[in-house]
This record gives sequence, structure tokens and C-alpha cells, in this order.
Amino acid sequence: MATVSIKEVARRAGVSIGTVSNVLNHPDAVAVATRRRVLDVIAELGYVRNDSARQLRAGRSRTVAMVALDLGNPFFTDVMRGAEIAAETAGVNVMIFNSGEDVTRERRHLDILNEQRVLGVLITPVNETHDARLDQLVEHGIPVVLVDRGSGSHHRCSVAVDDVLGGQLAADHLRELGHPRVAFVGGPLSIRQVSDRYAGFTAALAGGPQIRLVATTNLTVAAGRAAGQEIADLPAAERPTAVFCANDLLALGLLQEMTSRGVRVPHDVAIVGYDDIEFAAAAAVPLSSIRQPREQLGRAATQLLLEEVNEPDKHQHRHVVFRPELVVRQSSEPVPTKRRK
Amino acid sequence: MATVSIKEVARRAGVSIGTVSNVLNHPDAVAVATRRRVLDVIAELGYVRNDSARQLRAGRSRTVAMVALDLGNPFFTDVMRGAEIAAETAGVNVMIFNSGEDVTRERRHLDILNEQRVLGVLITPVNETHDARLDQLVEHGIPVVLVDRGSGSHHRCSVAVDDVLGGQLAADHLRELGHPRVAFVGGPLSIRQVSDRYAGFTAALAGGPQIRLVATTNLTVAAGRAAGQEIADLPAAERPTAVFCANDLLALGLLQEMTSRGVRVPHDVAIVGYDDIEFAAAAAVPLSSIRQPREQLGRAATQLLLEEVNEPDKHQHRHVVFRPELVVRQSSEPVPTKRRK
DNA sequence: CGCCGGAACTGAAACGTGTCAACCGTGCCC
DNA sequence: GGGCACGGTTGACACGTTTCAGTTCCGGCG
Repeated sequence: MATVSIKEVARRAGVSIGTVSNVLNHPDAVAVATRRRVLDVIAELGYVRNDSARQLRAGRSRTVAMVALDLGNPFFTDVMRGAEIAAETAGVNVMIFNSGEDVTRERRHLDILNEQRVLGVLITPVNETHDARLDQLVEHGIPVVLVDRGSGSHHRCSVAVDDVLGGQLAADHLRELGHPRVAFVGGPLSIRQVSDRYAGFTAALAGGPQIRLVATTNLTVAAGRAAGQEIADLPAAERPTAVFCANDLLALGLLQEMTSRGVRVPHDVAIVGYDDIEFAAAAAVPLSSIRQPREQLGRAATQLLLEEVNEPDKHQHRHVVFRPELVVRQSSEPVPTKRRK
Repeated sequence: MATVSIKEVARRAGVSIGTVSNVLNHPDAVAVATRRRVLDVIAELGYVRNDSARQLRAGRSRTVAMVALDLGNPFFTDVMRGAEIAAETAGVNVMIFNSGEDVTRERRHLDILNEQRVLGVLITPVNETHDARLDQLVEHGIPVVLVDRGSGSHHRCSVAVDDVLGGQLAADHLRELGHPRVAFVGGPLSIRQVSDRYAGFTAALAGGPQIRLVATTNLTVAAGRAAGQEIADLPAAERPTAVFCANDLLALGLLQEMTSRGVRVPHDVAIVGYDDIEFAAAAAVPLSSIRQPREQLGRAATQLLLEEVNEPDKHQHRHVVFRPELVVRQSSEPVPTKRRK
């Protein structure tokens, strides 16, 4: 129970402390016999290196941290997976923190990371705006990479997905299907992702079909149901024939409401969601959606981070933007009958 | 950029190192004027404490770690949330690690936690069997609490949910509805959770309706669809009138397959899932399910852990078992017509 | 006036490593 | 046989804290 230190190992093995240290860090530099003996003692005593002491000596940790905005959201767990893979291949450890959209908690986490002298930080900050604490990290030589927050700042790297393009992909798809009336369901527009998707959507449809904006207060299934109610209640002549949702949750709620009211999907209304979450494909009517390369996002972020860690001088800050991808499923499939004008 | 240490602060403030340390840790012990001066210098220099050095001195960290089996699974993110809340109120930090069902990665994480001299570890191990590495932690004075793994071991605490009772709840529900033929969908039975649910289910129905076991190779939506196919293909006289799924994902797949084949839910077949995941309520037909107190699980685990941390001597290892809860929704509602015999 | 006590502060030791210059011995080459 | 190179090992120092026994200073009391 009393933790055994390198000193004790050295004593029991009849060698100096330095030799034990060498066995662990530079095994080649020590004679095979001594090495064996030391390793035996280590095993016998159950000696475990003290990371605090190592870090103190080294001045730097060997782990990177990811501060996720909301680990309940599959988006971030996928990003995390990508980060873990990239870190693993680089021989670096990842520890995860969850801010849960709570600024206070985020701050506390960042303070701790600063005190821990972490290798680097991957973060999706709660506030899109400049956070002094992030600058503080950078000033202390801890690289920061923003995830899914396209801060145009040149002080750090960032990775993101092109949400404008995502909206555009949905728009192009619906335009090709020849929909006369379309709607965008989503909100609040104060969320950049939402407004970007909306912007891309409307821009790509300019001069085309009539666009209705159905604003929601959040991005939940319940909000989707409410939007569905609003849309279903419209007179048939005004009702959109296709809906693009800012989110798969909205789309699922919408789908559910439509189905329960006898509005057929995609027959009467086509639906396209966003995110391609696991349940999109498993919905009652499999959902078309815009897929984001989430794992890749995490991988790229980690690579940028490690690049900066390893070559702080040569490093040029970059902003990597990934392209989302349209996944067509049944909810927006062209309907075989010539019902559609 | 060059990190500034307490020494530099002391020099600039014209005091000794010890005084600066006191300002930080025992503010009352230092005169108000000096305190002010030191704090000013700290702010001016942007001094940040070196956690490695503190820990080295203290011999112990101030954070607990949670090693989750699969953060992609909402079950664990909810447990995590509970743990974070409990830790927060105790003034302790939580860092999350994800083993992703990978033994190698789990081992690596545990080694690191051991080296970090973490306060304690919350873990759902990949293998149900005794892992030497966990014992190693305990031997080094690091308490371990098992989450959702009811190891009867008396070497550590554990928290879990009574899966047998869960199966029983589903059974009682279906029995009350008077179903003549029921089925259990799930597998592999080598997973303790699955076999427990099955055991509770069959035990509670003993002497009652006929029970069919539809074994699946995993717990995914796809497996649920396959099971749905198998069930729908049965001759009407043999087809179960109610199905209990080991998992909501299975239930969703099953539901989807049934609906697409014109088998009405709950009219022709009632469905009860397990876990009450977010999408259970949002399914085309809202899904009845067995809910587990997931956040509470995390809170309890953390409390047990901290209790052991704070009073290692008085501490008695305990195994807390929570009761799951039946949530009835449309998928198993009694059908008003007297169609059912 | 001398002494005492307490508040405020100091200085050094210790925590467990990694590193690195110095040292030792052995075998080889000339 | 003497010097040299080199593999193997040692010992001391430094990393940045916290802690604690001392030291200093000062006001109050006998």
C-alpha cells in the first residue's frame, strides 16, 4: 500500500537510481543482466512510475485533452473517436472533458488543463466569441484547435464542416426532384450552424421554388413535431412538397407528426434531415440526410494539434473545412407516379 | 511563453517562495498588504500553478477518472452526467476515458491512471471477469467502483441496475394485458444483461403464456429488423402477440419491419423495449420501454467512490442495486377493440 | 527596561523523476 | 606494457511545489 519509489527499486536491485531510470527509458543503455534484475524487482514490488514527477521533470505532459460541448450528442462522440484514433497512432493519450454547454464548467476545465501543462487542447467552446482563457492557454505554449467553430482567428487552427455547402446540397437535391414549394425547418437562427445551413439552402434555390421558413426554438424531436403540425395545417395549395430540416431530430419529429396525420412521406412531403445520425436510417421511413465526416473531423483536429506540438516554429495555423455529403434515402426518393406536377 | 514559476513571482513581489505559496493556499496567514501585492504580480505575470509539482508534493491527485465502456452509447453518457454532478458538488474533477470495448485500450488507460495516482476510478470493464489491473489499482490505494458490472467481489464497491427485475416488469405488464403468446428478442445470451433480462422475463411468466426465444447476434437496429422478419413470417396462429426486446435498438428495428409489412403495432403485436433511449418516445409508434436510472447510477457510484477516498478505514464495500422502471407508451397500449382473445 | 508572545515571513528540505558529466573497468591496438 | 576507446554505471542536480521549524519584528505587560 505504501507506494514504492524508484529509490526502493534501486536499493533492492543493488544499483543506482539512474540505472533504474535508464532501464525504463533507455533500455539499450544498460547491460542485459542488470536490466533483467531491475525488471524483476520492479515486477516483484509492483512499482509504478509516478507521472507527476516525470511531468515535473519533463515540464510537459504526454496527453492531449478534448473538451466536448456535449458528450450526449453523438456528433461529439464520433469526433472523439476520430481524435482517439489519431492520437493512438501518434502514441499520445486523450482525456475527455465535457463542458455540457456550461461556461463555468468549461472554464474550470480549461484552468485545470492549464495547470496540468497538457500537450494541447481540442475544444468546441460554449461561446463562439473570443474566450480569454483560450488565449491564455496559447500564451503558455499550449496549442488549441477549435472544432466545429470556424473562428477566423489566425491565432489557432480549426476544423469545421461547411454548413453553407450542406444547405446547398439539400437544395440542389430538392430542386432536381422538381419540388414547387419547399420549407426550411430550424432554429434558433442565432446558432451559426443553423443560419449557415439556411443561407446555403436559400442561396442555392434563388429564383426557384417558393421557400417558407418554419422557425423553431430548438433542435429537438418535439420542436419537429410542432413544426409538422404547423405545416400539416396549411391549406394544400400552400403546403410545401419538401422540407429541409436543420437537424435529424427535427426531421424525425416532423416525420412522425406527418405520418400520424396521414400525410405520406415522401409521397405528399419529402423530408431531408441533417447530421445522418444513427437513427436516420432506422426511422419508420428511412431519412435522407446530410452527413458530416465526424470521425475525420476529430482525426484532422488531432493531427493539426500534434503538428503544432511537434514543430511549434514551422507551424502555420490552418483552417480545415470539410465537405458534407448528401445521403439519399426513402424520405426524399422520387415518387414513381406522376402525381407531382 | 517561458512558463513562469512561483520563484519568479516571489522575486518580483519581493517576498519568499513560501509566502507566495501561502497566499495561494492559506491566504489568512499572510498580511493583507503582501497578499495584495503578490496577487497583483501573479495577475501581471499570468502565473499558473504547476499541477505536477503540487501532486508530486501531495502524493495524490485531485481528480477521479471514469473509464466508460462505450461513450457512443447514451447509457454511459448519462451515467457520466450523473458522475459529473456528484463530483462537482464534492469539489472534485472528473476526467473521462473511453475504452470503446477494447481491452488493450482499457489496459492502457488503467496504467496511465495508476501512474497519475488518480483519486479513484469509476469503470465498466470490458471483461466481466477479474482483471488483475483493477486489483493493482486497489493495491496502490486507488479505490475502484464498478459500474453496471455486478461483480460480487468484496474488494470493491459496485453499482448496477437489476436486470432480472427489468425482465420481470416487462413480463408482468404483458401478462396483465393478457397476451397468449409472447417472444423475447435479444442476444447473445453471453452478455449478462441480456441473459438476466431473459431470465427475469421467463421466470415471471412461468405457467403463463407460451414463450418463444428469438436469438440475435447483437443488439442493433438491423438485428431487430431481421428478428421482425422472422416473426412476421410465422403463421398467424403461432405468431406472438407481444414481443419483449432486450434493447430499444432491437425494438426500433422490429417496429420498423413490422410496420413496413403491414403488421400493426400494438394492434397485432405489442412491443416493449429496454433502456428508454431518447428515440424510444420519438419512434413512429412511441415505444414502451424499461427505464434505468442512469444518472442516478453515476451519482451513486461517485458518492461511493468519494466515501472510500475520504475514509479509507471506516469504509465498507457495498453493492448498490437500482430498480428499473416500466414506461408504458403506445406500442404496448391495450387495444380498445375486443379483437384480442 | 527586559521579557514574552504572537503575527508575519523566511529558508531549507522533501516529493520522485530524468539527465548528464564523470568515473570505472575491460579489452584492444600499437 | 601503456594508452585509448567504449560500454556500463554512478551521483548529483534540477524541476516547482508545500510544509514546517525558525527567525524577525513589534507591541504589551510586569
